[in-house]
Amino acid sequence: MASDPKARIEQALRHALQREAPEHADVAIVLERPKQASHGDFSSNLALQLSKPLRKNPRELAGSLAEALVAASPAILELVEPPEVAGPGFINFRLKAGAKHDIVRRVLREGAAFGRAAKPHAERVQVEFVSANPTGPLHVGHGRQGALGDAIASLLEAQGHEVVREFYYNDAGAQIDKLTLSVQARARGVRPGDAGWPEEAYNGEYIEDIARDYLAAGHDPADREAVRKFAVAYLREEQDRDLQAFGVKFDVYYLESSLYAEGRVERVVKALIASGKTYEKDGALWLRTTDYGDDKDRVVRKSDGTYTYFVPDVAYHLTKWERGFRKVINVQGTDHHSTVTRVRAGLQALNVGIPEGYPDYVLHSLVKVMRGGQEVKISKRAGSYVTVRDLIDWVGRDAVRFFLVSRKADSDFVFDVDLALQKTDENPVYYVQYAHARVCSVFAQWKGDPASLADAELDRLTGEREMALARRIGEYPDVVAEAAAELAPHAIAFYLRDLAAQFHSYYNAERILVEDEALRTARLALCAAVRQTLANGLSLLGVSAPEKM
RNA sequence: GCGCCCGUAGCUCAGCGGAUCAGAGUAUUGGCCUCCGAAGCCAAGGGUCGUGGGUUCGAAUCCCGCCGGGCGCGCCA
Repeated sequence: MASDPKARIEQALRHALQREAPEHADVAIVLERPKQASHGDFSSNLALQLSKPLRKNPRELAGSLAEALVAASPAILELVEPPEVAGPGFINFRLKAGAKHDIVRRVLREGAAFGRAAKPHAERVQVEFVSANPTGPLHVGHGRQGALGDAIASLLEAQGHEVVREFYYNDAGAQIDKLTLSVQARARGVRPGDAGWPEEAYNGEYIEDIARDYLAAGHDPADREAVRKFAVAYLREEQDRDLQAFGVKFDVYYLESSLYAEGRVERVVKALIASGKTYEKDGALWLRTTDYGDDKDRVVRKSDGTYTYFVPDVAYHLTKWERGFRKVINVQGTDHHSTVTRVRAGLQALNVGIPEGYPDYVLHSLVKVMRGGQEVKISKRAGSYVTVRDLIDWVGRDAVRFFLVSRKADSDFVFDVDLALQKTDENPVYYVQYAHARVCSVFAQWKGDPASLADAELDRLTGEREMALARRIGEYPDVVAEAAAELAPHAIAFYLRDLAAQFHSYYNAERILVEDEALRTARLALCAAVRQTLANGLSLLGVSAPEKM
């Protein structure tokens, strides 16, 4: 099996560097994919980086590096044309046509595995996302987390890691008490606004549904514990149904209540006290989180003897470490950003060897929903907010997932419901899916033997568009690797959009099912590679790749 | 007030130290179906990349100030 062209060029550059500037032989060599096709397939700015320390003209340096490269690794010329120096001192590499054809063959050979790295040093990684309180239906913010978290998990799996998707249930604490009181009041016939309606309450319609079902099951409204269990179970089921409709599956549901039941909260408090980083003040117990970068110390135990939320949170993250996850990613809204420093500080104070930056966070800005030119407020407490279920019903699961994941996490996000409702065709997901369906359609008419594609004479592919398509397909594994490293699945969405555009353009310009059999087979092989790459990318995003639309 | 994030075409957003990096979609305008799906293609117009400085051979991209917006600043979770 021929090794990766990129790796071979990098290696050749390294050898050239050892000849030309051995004292800088350890600098990072970065090969870029030029946007401009005329700049070749790979580009290195090595000469520009080294021109200052070496005090040499970057263009001249680039020239001598290019020469040294060919001299040190003559075999590289089987893979690429002689490197060219361009602009201020870039070294450009252009793959030979045969190398691009190899990409098509590789995709057909690897199939669904194309773009997936079989890493020998796989890590155990945990991705925690959604983690909604069981106090109401999932809202669009949870939808964004679901789409993001699931895609990030898939990306990491594609990089060879062993990934666990986890949902943390805050089923203990004040929010649940509030839910219980709300349902109880409703079950007793008290409505929002009536005398006797709790001051702090959930006013959503779903409270009424829960109360009604509770009574219908013959339960006693006075039994607060029974109400609590019923309401939590009810909402957990509803959330599970929504997640299933969204196509997101979790491996682990971790219950906050279990942290108390297993004594983990108590143990964390003791460990914090033992660390010597706590002190008593105003009847409360404080932790010196300022020693770990926090802007103020945090209360551990309130003066009434109960713990702040901070404690179970630290206890929970400690279990992640103890469960063997050395890389942990939490996907949350930016409204949680203050907890980042706090949780990390708490873990540091435990002094059990957890690194400073543990865990990683991907914070996304909240989703703003527009309807009728006005913002719909997203708030559990308001009771009227757009749910994940609403979005799925309106525009379909594929569109919601693709849309929510096609923006970088920290970018503000406006979901225009009216647009999604009226013009579903304009959603970019259809464009990508259509490209896939189009290829399938061509194959449906061809009726040939798919196995014959393996022997296609790919050197018949000489057109500019064909070379560009092959080049783009070849980028896919790098795009996946980078998206995984950056925890940025939106890069996949943009890549797929571009690949689909190139295919549509090709399809309109050239006929696939031509008379010339050899050419036809070669073009079909290229199309099959496009289809496979589209399917692989869509799969990472949790979006289907339909054969017909 | 302090902290974090954001400010790129009418709108929704990519690009976040390098060579056409001023982009995509959408919207607007004009072309393309006797031929593999027109949910498509081709083309045109549209932005001093919030603003003022600084670093650099080079800044949308890095640093500082300012303006505008979001989120967070509880012995709430």
